[in-house]
Amino acid sequence: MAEIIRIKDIARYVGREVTVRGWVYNKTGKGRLQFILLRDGSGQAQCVAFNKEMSPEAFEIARGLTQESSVIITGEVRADERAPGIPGGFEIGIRSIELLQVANDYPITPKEHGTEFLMNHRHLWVRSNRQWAILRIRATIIKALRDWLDDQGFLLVDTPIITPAAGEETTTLFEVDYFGEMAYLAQTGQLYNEANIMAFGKVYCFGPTFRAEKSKTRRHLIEFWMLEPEIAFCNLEELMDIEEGMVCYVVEQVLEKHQRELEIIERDIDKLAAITSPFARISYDDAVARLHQLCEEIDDPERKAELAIEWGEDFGSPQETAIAEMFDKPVFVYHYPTAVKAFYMTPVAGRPEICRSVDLLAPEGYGEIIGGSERIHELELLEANIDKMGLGREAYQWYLELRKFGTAPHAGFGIGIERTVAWICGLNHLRETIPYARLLNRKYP
RNA sequence: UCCGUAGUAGCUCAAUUGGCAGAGCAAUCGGCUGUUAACCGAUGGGUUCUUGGUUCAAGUCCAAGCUACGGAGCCA
Repeated sequence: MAEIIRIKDIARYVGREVTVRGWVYNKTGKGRLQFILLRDGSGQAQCVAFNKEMSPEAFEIARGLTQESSVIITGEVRADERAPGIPGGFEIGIRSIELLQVANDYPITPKEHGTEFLMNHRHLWVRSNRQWAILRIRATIIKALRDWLDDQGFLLVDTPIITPAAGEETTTLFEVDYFGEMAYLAQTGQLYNEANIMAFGKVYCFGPTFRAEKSKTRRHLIEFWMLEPEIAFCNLEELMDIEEGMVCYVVEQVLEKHQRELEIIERDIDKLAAITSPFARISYDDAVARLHQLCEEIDDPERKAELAIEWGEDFGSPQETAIAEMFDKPVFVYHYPTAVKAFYMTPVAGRPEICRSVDLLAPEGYGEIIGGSERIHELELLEANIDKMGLGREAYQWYLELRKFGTAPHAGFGIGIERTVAWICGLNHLRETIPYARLLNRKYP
């Protein structure tokens, strides 16, 4: 009985008989010679069926295979430059073949398809090379984020998904019937993180978040994954150091572990290799000034109108992209106007119209991937802000209590996983960064 | 929600001024000992998004609707 192997390890088995189990990714026939490209989840290997090396029955099975048919193949591994695959350069000379199922009319062919068709067949699309590569990189990004934080002394502390009240009350919430009472799906774990740092010092939560916002762009999902670190006794500058170190580590890990995947999705590696410390740090004031200057240099009136901004306004998508394009690495923009940010962000001493907030904008037009801030730790100020926003103190009772029992300055941020994946993979839409995207008009499959 | 574009074979698309519904790929059958989106030959395949209207005649023109895509707002 031959050893069952995974195709990613095929190089170690040259000259030996092995068994691989998987699905037919592609097949080309040359009469008495059949080339079957088999994928097993770990990689792809060309399996060659030659009628003189196997029984007539086995050869007929090989000849009748269709795309995505499932098989168990046994044969000898040999090195051959001509063999395609992942890793490629190795093939299996089929000795015997066990057919599990002939797949009929598999809808996704090796040719091009439209977005709607592919999204309707997402449960099959994930088998395709490109999606396989992206989702593997996604997994590494998540692991790298967590590894880095764990190594820096952060503790993973999970926060609830069903919550009694709004996190930020800025966007629309999904409502849940909680035994006759109204509850909501979480938009952020941040408020709970703020409680948890008082127990553990440095924490992060990682999970899905939900926004019932009717936004329909390449940068939005209804359900997306966010990783949110929170740190006690941390200021904005230290926060930026953490974000920068973390992002650099993630990019480094992807470059180290996924050369082949990046090749499959045709990502420009040089642009990723350039992502090293330090990142530029500019203030909102500075960013607005840069936009004003850019506007003056532009002749096209339409473009000019798109980029126009008054101090105090939040950046729209075009402005954000324009600022990011001024740099070839991610750029921090800090000290946003207090009015456009959340109620818990600390005002700047002496300039209460701006707050101790910072966004990290990814290069190449990918926009904001991280948003963070110093949190207000004074009870009176926080109460005043909650009243001003009309949020109602009752729902925030426990959150306010954190400012009564040993309050301390602290800061934190949230990194959007899908946006990070889109940037690192160079994708133009978030729908490919998550296995099953939830979009405004899509919850199937 | 607003603005723009599109909807024709399983998929990707074509169809001139309103005049017989087409191609490539996929599928099926046959051929081929080194294919890389193989190639060669043959075969089958249509509610032209829906409803209504104009016309001798509508894929094409008109009206309404549905769906998708792109962008904006909002945000990670």
